[in-house]
Amino acid sequence: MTRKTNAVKSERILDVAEELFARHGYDGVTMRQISTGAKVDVALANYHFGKKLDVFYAVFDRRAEHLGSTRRQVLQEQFTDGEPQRLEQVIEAFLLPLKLAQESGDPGWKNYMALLAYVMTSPVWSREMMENTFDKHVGDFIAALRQIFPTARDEDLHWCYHYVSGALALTLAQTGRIDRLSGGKCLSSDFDAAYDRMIPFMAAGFRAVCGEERTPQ
Amino acid sequence: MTRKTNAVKSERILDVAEELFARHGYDGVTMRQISTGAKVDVALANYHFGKKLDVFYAVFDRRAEHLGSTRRQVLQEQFTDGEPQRLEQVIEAFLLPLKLAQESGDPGWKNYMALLAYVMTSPVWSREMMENTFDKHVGDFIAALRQIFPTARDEDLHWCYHYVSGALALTLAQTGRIDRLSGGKCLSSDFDAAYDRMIPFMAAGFRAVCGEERTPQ
DNA sequence: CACTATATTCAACAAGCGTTGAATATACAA
DNA sequence: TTGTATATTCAACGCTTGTTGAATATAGTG
Repeated sequence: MTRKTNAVKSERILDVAEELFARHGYDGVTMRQISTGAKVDVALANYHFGKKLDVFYAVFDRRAEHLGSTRRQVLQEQFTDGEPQRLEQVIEAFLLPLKLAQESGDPGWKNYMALLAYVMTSPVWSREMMENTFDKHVGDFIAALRQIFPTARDEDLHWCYHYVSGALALTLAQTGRIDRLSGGKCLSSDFDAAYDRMIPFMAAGFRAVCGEERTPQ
Repeated sequence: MTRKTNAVKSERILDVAEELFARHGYDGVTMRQISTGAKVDVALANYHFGKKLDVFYAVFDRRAEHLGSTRRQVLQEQFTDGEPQRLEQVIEAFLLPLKLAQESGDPGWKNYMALLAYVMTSPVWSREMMENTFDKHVGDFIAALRQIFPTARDEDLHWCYHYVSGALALTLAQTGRIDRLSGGKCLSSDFDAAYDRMIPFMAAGFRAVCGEERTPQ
């Protein structure tokens, strides 16, 4: 029971922090906003996680591991036969874990993805937080692309990945801008629409830039 | 002379604020950091621009107008004959003002572009600051794309623009991540490399998603 | 029950925050 | 020169920030 109550309150703190950090950034959130939202005393977050920065890390790490392991799993399943798949499949494998998390029913994932976008696009946090977490999986992804485009230059491959990454980040951020620009015909919250179109779009982009494609036998 | 001294100090405040806001976001910067960096008293920024939020607006507006007018100009030049151009030309026209500003020699533009990326990817600022400035030009851009893809669905057009916008935002942010991932073969600071590849990449993406292309006569 | 470890709240601290009114410096006009 | 408007600094205000040590509550163990 003690662990249960503990878990409830400390996770509630992380939930609230996740939502606030995703929307307002690290400096735009106070410990008191977090504790008020979680309906606990302001000192409790410090007790459980340490300093404010550690709360931020705890929020980031909580779901990063899950996302990383499913991403690893999906990539592994794709390449069990040791042969590269079609380009579309590789891109889909890269996006799938995010889509699955989105469909999991846990509304916290939506906030986490906005947080991820915030970290990815920040010059300060990108270095500090991506380096030891998501950057590893990117290496696998690039390696898979390299099998598909054996003659491509490294620069082309990385810049193309950069475009995928940027488009993805803006999608995850859910700024609501596309809702406005499209007059409501597109919705930031509609991850399916964004993902489904991304695959053919990015695949065509890669083919236009990265040269000859090795077709799977 | 009085106007000159005035201009020097108040613009120095904006320069420093621009750099700091771009890197740390609105809440990550204090008035004292700005005034210290600009080597003026902390009260001077308030005197010239008002409250902290007004300093932020002043920084954003200072270069927004210039960027908007050149973007309008480039688009106008492209369509003087009333006929749509090739897809690549439209995309290039969209990116050109940023490339030109980058090449202008004013190092402040580099900071401004990171600030733009920060605003674009923030759920809070995107609405407040893009709506009355850059969103207008996007309408022109979409209209040009519409001429090229007469049968495309609005949703496809807007999602494709969304991908361009995201890739662009991550480029402008200059997070340094691609430097790391590529082992130094790509540089965040190398806008030319990013822009040049973006044009064929995005053009191919549009063609893959937006259906039949109307060829210019 | 008593004992202990954990969880939570309470109260308060020093430091930093944005902002302001008054004082001073500077530049220009007459 | 004197007068005046602008520019800049000075000093301080009330408020909020993150953090902490002590006090209290809660739960598990014997």
